[in-house]
Amino acid sequence: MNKNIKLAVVDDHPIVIQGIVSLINNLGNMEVVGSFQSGSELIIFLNDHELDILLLDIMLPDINGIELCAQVKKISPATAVIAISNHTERSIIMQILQNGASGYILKNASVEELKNCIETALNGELAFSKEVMEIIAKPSINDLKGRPKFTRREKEILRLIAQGKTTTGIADELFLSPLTVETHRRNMMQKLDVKNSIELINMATEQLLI
Amino acid sequence: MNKNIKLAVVDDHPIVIQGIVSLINNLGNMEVVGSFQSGSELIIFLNDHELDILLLDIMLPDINGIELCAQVKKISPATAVIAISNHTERSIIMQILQNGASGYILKNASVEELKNCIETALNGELAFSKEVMEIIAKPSINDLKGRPKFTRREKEILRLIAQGKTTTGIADELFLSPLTVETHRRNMMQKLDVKNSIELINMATEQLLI
DNA sequence: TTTTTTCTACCTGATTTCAGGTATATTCTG
DNA sequence: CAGAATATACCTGAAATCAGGTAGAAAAAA
Repeated sequence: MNKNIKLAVVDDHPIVIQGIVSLINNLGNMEVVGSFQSGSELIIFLNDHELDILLLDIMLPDINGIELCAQVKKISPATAVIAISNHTERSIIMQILQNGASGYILKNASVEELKNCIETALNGELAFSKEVMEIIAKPSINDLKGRPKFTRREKEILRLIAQGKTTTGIADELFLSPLTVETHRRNMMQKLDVKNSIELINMATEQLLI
Repeated sequence: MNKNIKLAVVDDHPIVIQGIVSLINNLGNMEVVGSFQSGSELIIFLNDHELDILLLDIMLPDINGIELCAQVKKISPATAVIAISNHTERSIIMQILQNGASGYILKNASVEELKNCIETALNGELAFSKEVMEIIAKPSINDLKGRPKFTRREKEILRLIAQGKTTTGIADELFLSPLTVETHRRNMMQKLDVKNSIELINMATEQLLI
């Protein structure tokens, strides 16, 4: 087995970082060369450091981890990215794999699983924790739909809808006609193929496009 | 400072447990005598073990951490419970303190803060991480409302509402009249003093009573 | 066994959302 | 610049939700 494998962690919870660092140190054959609580910190680091493995929490304060993954692979294609997340939605897993990730594990994975995944990823294979494998195994119809995008305005309105505001309330707040707000709402519902606002919020949250 | 302080952790993320354990071991004056991924495991352990400090994630798979805290204090009043959570809602913090917790820290607290809080709690004082102190500092009107409770049936219906199901859909599923479902919905909205379903879901989620 | 809570169901009317459109001005992009 | 995408606004009618009630049966608590 190789020595001096360079690893970094991005997670906004210091305690999690502590856990991973102590875990890696116990392994002996790799070292944690950096740990960050935000995506921007990581990017700065990446520009003048090499990295073999990156453990990446996809729920970060400053940036969507899925996009961050793509950026990382662009800067440093040789780095194997393993996503660490609480999200069990198949679409999210698929998205980040499409963006070049080498693996995906859930936060409730055992320490053993994490170890195994790191090793698997180092071998150039795709690495998943048990639960993730099950999720991947059962394909869903929704994945065929393709992922729609929301415009800036749509997102803005969606956020207000998610707060429980009414159409007229939103219209007042944004100085729009209620009809406009309605149109945006309906366009979003159409994009996600849902039939009411609550489903819209749920689906958008699932797909991290809120 | 005392030696052999007995500490336990409950968190459904093994990696977090790993982090806390390694942290505690570094401190040297206390030991982790147990770590659990669910509330029920903890309760079993508590029945024949002593414990000075319990670090308790309030988001557990099997039980609401707020209620678990009360159970713990009943079984072992001498144990200081420090809640660890992602929830920044003042009402949740207040609830768990009322149930006997000695502290509350957010998961994004630094390792230093966690250390300090453990020590503070050991001294019998209330311990909070920085961010939590800020939250506590600004009292909100809502806290005066008192916390309503939902009946089993109400919760059941609320969960279906939260899935985006329509009143008639829910009625079909539960073999009820749509009017009944409506009544439950409206009763819940009245209890939480909100004016539409989305607010209902948000508020209920915030207060962990879904 | 009373009393209270919970679950059930209904009435009426106002408001909001949903679903099918159309359409124009602006902004972004190739 | 031309075309595409976005943001804006409107029409109509159906469906669902919201808001104010009342009320009886069943279950739980006192």
